[in-house]
Amino acid sequence: MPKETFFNLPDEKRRLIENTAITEFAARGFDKASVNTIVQNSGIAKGSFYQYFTGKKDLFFYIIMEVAARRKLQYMSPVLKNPEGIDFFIILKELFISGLRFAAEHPELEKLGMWVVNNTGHPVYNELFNGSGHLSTDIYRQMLSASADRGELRSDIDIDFISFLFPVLLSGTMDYCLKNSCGKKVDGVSDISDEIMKKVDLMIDFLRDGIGKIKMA
Amino acid sequence: MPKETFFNLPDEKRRLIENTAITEFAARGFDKASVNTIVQNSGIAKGSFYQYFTGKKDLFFYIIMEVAARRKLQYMSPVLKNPEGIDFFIILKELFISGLRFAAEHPELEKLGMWVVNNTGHPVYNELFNGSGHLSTDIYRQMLSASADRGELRSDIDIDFISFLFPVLLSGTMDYCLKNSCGKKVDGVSDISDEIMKKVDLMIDFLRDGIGKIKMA
DNA sequence: GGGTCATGTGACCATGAAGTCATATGATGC
DNA sequence: GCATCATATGACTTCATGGTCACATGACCC
Repeated sequence: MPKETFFNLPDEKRRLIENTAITEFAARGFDKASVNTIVQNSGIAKGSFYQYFTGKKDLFFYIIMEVAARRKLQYMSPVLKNPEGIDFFIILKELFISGLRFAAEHPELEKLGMWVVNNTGHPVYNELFNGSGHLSTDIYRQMLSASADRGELRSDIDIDFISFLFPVLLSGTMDYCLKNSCGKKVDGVSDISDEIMKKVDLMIDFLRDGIGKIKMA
Repeated sequence: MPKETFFNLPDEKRRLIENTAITEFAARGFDKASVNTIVQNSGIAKGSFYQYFTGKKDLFFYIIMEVAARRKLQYMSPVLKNPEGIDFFIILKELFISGLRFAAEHPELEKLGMWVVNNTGHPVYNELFNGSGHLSTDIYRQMLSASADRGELRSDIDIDFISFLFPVLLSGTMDYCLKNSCGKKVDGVSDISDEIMKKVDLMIDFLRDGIGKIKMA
């Protein structure tokens, strides 16, 4: 956690530091991110940095846990906050769209998140999610189990295996959409284009016909 | 390319350097891999290293292009070398199994490969595959097109999108299998266990029912 | 004005990186 | 025995890093 001096800073300065840090961490990952660069681009002295944070890791954790999480929460649709009893594929679609919206509006935070999930095994990752293991997989497993209980899924699917595959598939599709720049910004607020909605439906279709009940021909 | 002095080295010494490099690059990636460490663990002097290679990148490229590719080729089943006219899902299964066999027997080379695909955008990646873009996606696109022409697939799938998803799915399943240590070694030669074959079939099923023709109920 | 104390500062330090170079070694030809 | 020349060596340079510290600044109180 940052020291009190950091939170005493005027909002503008604090946010400048946060944003500079996000840019740097997103661009270069934790290891290669340079405190010197952050310090320079924030217009603060090196010494000040260590008045605010105990070190690079301190800042990184703060950015990930506080800033990123806080901003991402705003993108959760209501259906995600109360997912009980709602069709699995609808939840999935919402999950996906909110993810894409977030990625389109905060590409740097998205990149940061990608760094984290791509660096399981990094000492910093283990310290971040101390012992909590694979959090996202657990969520999917629960969702899948509930859905299976409601009879929405084929009876023979391997929940453990499929729940592992889920985040992989989601982030893959996300990549595809971002690389083809399906999300565009209008008036500073990102808009989910028709094109991107088509991709999402496509992917859900792909999934459903894969693990949903067998359909009539 | 390494200099001639390197190829003049006795086989044993040359291989020691190669293996040491593979270990180091696999463990720490390109940037964090240390020439000093490689040099120490190979038992050669720093100066000798620069007699053999023009620099760290030179060695890395050599390892990726020559050593890794050469060793991986041995794992390609015959069906992969002449894939024309063979059922798409059979090819896919072969592709997958050979990948798993390779990963089980050469975990370090596998890790190295993973580093490469996870570091698209790294200067070194772009230099490696200079302008050639996404090679694997292209292969899948061809396979999918051919299969679609043969009528093995649903008519409404988005080939571009699905071919992008393929390597993602494959490597995801690979991860799952490796994390659950489905591949075990017997007498130094790895064996594809029944358990792992079940996972492979599961995944192919998942795919086929997703993008294959609609089945009767 | 003077004292106090949180905050700001950048030269500085230790470390480890990639890469260099003057020198040493040893095999070969004569 | 000696000269030559490819190869081997590790102390060295240069550079960037994360982190420290003695000192400067300035707001506030008496």
